[in-house]
Amino acid sequence: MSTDAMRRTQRGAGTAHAVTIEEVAAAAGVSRSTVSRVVNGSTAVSPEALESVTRAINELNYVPNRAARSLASQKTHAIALIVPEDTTRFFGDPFFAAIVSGINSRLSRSDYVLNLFIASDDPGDKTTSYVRSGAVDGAIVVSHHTSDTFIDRIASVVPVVYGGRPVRERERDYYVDVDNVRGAYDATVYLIESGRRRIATITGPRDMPAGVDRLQGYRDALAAWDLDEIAVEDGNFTADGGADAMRRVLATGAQPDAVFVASDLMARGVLTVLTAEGLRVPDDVAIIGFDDSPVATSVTPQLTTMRQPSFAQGERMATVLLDLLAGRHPRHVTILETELVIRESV
Amino acid sequence: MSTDAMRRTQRGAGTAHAVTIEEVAAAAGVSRSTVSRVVNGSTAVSPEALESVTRAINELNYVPNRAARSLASQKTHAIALIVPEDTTRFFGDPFFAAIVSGINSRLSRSDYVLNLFIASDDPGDKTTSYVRSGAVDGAIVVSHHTSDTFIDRIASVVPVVYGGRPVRERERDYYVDVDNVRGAYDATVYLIESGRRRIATITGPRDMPAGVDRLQGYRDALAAWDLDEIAVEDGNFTADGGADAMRRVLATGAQPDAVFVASDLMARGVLTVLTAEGLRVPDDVAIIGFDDSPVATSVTPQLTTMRQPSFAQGERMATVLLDLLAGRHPRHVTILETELVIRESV
DNA sequence: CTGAAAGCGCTAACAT
DNA sequence: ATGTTAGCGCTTTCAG
Repeated sequence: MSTDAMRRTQRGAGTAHAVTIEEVAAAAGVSRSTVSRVVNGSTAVSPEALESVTRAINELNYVPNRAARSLASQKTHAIALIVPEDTTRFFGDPFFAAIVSGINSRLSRSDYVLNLFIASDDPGDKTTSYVRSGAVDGAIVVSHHTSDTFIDRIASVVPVVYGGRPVRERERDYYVDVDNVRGAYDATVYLIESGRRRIATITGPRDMPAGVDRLQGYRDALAAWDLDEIAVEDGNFTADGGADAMRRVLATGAQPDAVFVASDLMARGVLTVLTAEGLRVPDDVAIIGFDDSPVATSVTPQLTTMRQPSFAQGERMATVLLDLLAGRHPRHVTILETELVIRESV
Repeated sequence: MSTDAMRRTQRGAGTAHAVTIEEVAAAAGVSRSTVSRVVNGSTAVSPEALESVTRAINELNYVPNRAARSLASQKTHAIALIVPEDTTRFFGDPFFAAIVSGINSRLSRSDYVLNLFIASDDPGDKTTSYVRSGAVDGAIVVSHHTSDTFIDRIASVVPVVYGGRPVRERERDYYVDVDNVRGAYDATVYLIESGRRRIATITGPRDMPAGVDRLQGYRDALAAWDLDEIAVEDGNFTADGGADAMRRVLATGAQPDAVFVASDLMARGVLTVLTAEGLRVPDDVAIIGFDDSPVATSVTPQLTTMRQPSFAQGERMATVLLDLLAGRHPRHVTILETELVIRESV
């Protein structure tokens, strides 16, 4: 280690003067340009230069300044994950955990970093101005509601990839979705084939495509078998909302023998209510969920559910965005398949 | 809206040329400096200038470029939250949700943004170089383990506030902790006063101060009452870990009549095991948890637990860091009190 | 293969 | 109160 580097190391917290490219250049006996080439992996550098620059970088502990770099190059190597929900919702639903893991997994093989915005706790609309200030190269938006108009102002500035069909789908939109209609259809059919005829559903919010599409699948299945809708209630994609919705269903006197619940989290709430009412699952009422998130196996009886590949969806969204940023031309729409997971609740 | 602004609005996604301070200055008929003053809220601007600049900004939809701004000012107005855990752990424990909410709550009243790093899924050590590249003005570190040495390299570059006593505490460290020793002591005493004498404990990881301190409190209480340690097992602060630990306790033949579990999440696992073994809670074995997180009320019986103010801890950490960044001199150490919450498990 | 030079968009003295 | 002037640290032509 050079004396320079040693002196630097000895300084106190937060005081360290950051090493600049200029100092590295001086130490290596080359110009700024050459250092820059090395840092950015250009091939047009002689082995000797590469060697001395690399050594200087290590000795001085050089890390390029991000602000300077993105000002000059007009790229930030950062992408935003925008979740228009509040913190409670975000942390309460394992779906988001899987999405974030998937995105991280893809990003860790790139030189991009992820900036997370839980945007509903955001009074001043910091998220929008952050993105519009050029702080990220692109954005991923999940859990998009009809009312989330700020997304449009983001999409006019950087490329956006949506998780799930956007609320107002346009030709040029990029998104990665699960085949919700099909999944809900199959789930409902499974209930029917198990002999149930009085099938209710607890839906997600109707201002979200996932809520709408899963309801559609349920309806298609009932129609195909010529069955009536016993009850349809919105459970808001939360456990408590699911419980409330189930209470409403019961209050109507509908007496379902099965319920298709559009998320596992809501199904947990449903289960609680049913059990409290003395109804046995699946004997009296069968339940099928949607997600196959960890909650599916954390309840008793364990949930039969329609698995959606959320981790893969996260990975795929990241891949599409990275392709876009690299100037490639990914497909606009990717639809992932769901899969029935049979456990104990049907 | 000016024709300029209209033209801009009509451009396609990701194509929009960003408005610069120069264009705003031209439109407002003033110099860059004046626009900068207005943007930064300087008082030294005439009412007329303020008015015309403000209008120009709105018309052109100007948002200052973050990279340029931080390059010039040497501040980023961003802080990092660094969590040396993996994604599963991060999303699985409601403690983090509360911490993040608290931080966000404080930050939303400032002009800082939060960058979250779930640092254990980070092979290339991007977190460290991100911070060292000058991307943030300061950092908050929670869930610090003995092995997390990369934190030192971060703390040498920006001010750091720790959530919980740092693993190797130094005079100059700033941190916000809960009185874990006291909380654990009181919890254990509550068990003793309820008539239990064979008290086991499920601990957090011993490489984390919270794990160590809560064990200490348990031991202090037993010592004060001259009671023996029936069993001490590490539950790793997870539900599954807690379950495994409880199985180990039972396997020793210890036959506890109570167990102090160092987190609610672990207590859930403990409860599952006890119930599966046909042991009644609290009749056969009493359980007291730690946290008072949402899981405490989501299990049956609901957990008696030692509440720790995690949201407040998050807020406080943010406040301390903001004070530091503003050049103020906050206290180095803040200790928050815990509170016994009596429910059904003791 | 390498260096010189011109910015990227903004802030912050310094003048006026 | 406002404008002028230097940079902030880096990338990127452009020459050579």
